[in-house]
Amino acid sequence: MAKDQIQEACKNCSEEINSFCSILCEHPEVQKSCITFKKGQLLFHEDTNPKGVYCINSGKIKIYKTSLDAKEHIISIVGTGALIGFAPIIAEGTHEISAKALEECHVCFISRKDFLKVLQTSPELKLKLLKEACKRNGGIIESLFNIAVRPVKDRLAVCLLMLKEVYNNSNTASPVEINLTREEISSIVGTSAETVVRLLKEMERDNLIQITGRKILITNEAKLFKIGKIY
Amino acid sequence: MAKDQIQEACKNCSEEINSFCSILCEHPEVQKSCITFKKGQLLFHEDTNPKGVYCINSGKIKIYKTSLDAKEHIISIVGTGALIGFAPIIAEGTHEISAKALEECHVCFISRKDFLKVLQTSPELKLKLLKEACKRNGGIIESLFNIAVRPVKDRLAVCLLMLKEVYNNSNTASPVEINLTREEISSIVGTSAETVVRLLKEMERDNLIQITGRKILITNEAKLFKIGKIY
DNA sequence: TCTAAAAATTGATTAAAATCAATTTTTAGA
DNA sequence: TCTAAAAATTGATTTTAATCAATTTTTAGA
Repeated sequence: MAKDQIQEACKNCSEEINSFCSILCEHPEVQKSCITFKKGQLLFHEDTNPKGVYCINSGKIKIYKTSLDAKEHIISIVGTGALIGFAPIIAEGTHEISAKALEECHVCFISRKDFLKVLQTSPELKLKLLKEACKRNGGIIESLFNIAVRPVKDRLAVCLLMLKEVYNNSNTASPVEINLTREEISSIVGTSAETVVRLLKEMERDNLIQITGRKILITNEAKLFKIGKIY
Repeated sequence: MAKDQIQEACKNCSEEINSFCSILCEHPEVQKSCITFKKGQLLFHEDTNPKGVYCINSGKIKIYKTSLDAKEHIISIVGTGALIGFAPIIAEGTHEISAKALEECHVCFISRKDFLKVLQTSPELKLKLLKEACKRNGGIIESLFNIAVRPVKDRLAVCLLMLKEVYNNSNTASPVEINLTREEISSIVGTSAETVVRLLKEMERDNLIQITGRKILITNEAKLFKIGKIY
């Protein structure tokens, strides 16, 4: 970890009681580091040994996997409150996925050693992680199923709704605009950027969304739900 | 649970120490049931409330998901030693997946209530489940990635190798023959049965496998590994 | 504000794999 | 063993979506 990335302290990272961050950071034996990742910076790369866990305090991070021929698939996009990097520590393996900042991110880093110390002593953390892991499992299975049996358009609808949720938790009342590149959206959906462009245009024609440059605004959520067959 | 499914007791279900089954079944407060599922019988169906967990003592079970239009995707095939059904109990939701016996299966059923009782009191179980959940996560992410970015033939190679592993743990020294229908294989790979037939034939021509009726015998594992790009 | 670079868009073409429609083979029970 | 039903196989056709190749627009910095 480069020295200049480490900050004095993150002010309100433990505000939310019972969050991953507060459980970990408020533990007497934990020596955390507050790190700022700039847009495009890598938190960790797949197939490497896990150095520790990361609590996301602000910003969005993409969780993805790449193939040797540089094809990328985005598994999820996570934001404030998420804890990432723990699975390979617990499973005693290497990182299954890579994590990269999509925008400037403030993160608490807790070393593997400290994390395991808390894990041993805290039934609360164990249970919370177990619940988190089980929920994630369900989510990934859903994605796997969708990509295996459903057409691109349905998956794009699901993707847009997911993105709306992810970018929603800001406290502004303004409508959520999706501002990822077509390439990134295609890596979530599992298709090509050109196909995303064509389908988005079709959706705009059907008044499901509104496109302004790169930005996408959802205007008919109900219909998107129907296409995505989300109940 | 139909009465006639419940057996006297399963003799050696807790033989393997520290297995899920022994941790759960040997707990003083647990009242387990030993159940035999016939080939084709359902253990539980997606979207239903979880009644309890199932330790597989013998036989193979397919874990899958279906769409409204009856398209099926097999997530995994599990056998002896596996514990299934716990995720929705912990995540406090409904079953994300369905589970069906591929052959006659002997299973210990532990009710949700009993399972939660053990979970509260056993840090050992909590940690073991957490590890299991994290490992599964990695596996599903791998599948998701493969289906998102890799061609059918590569995925079929991965599938055959997976099946070899799954059907391997019998104690016989005889070579492992894969004996699923083409339809089932296609539901694992995420393709059509016809495509599976054509690719299997191609693999036979290239001396990777040997086909006898429905049965597939792997004859060149190394080459399959190469196609599947498994390290 | 200006500008090079990145991204989006569009149309044409190709490729991969699905679907359809028989036909043959295999399998699981009776 | 025999036999109906299920599954596998095969070839032809279609569909979906990828890829390719420009061109236009937008964006992120200088």
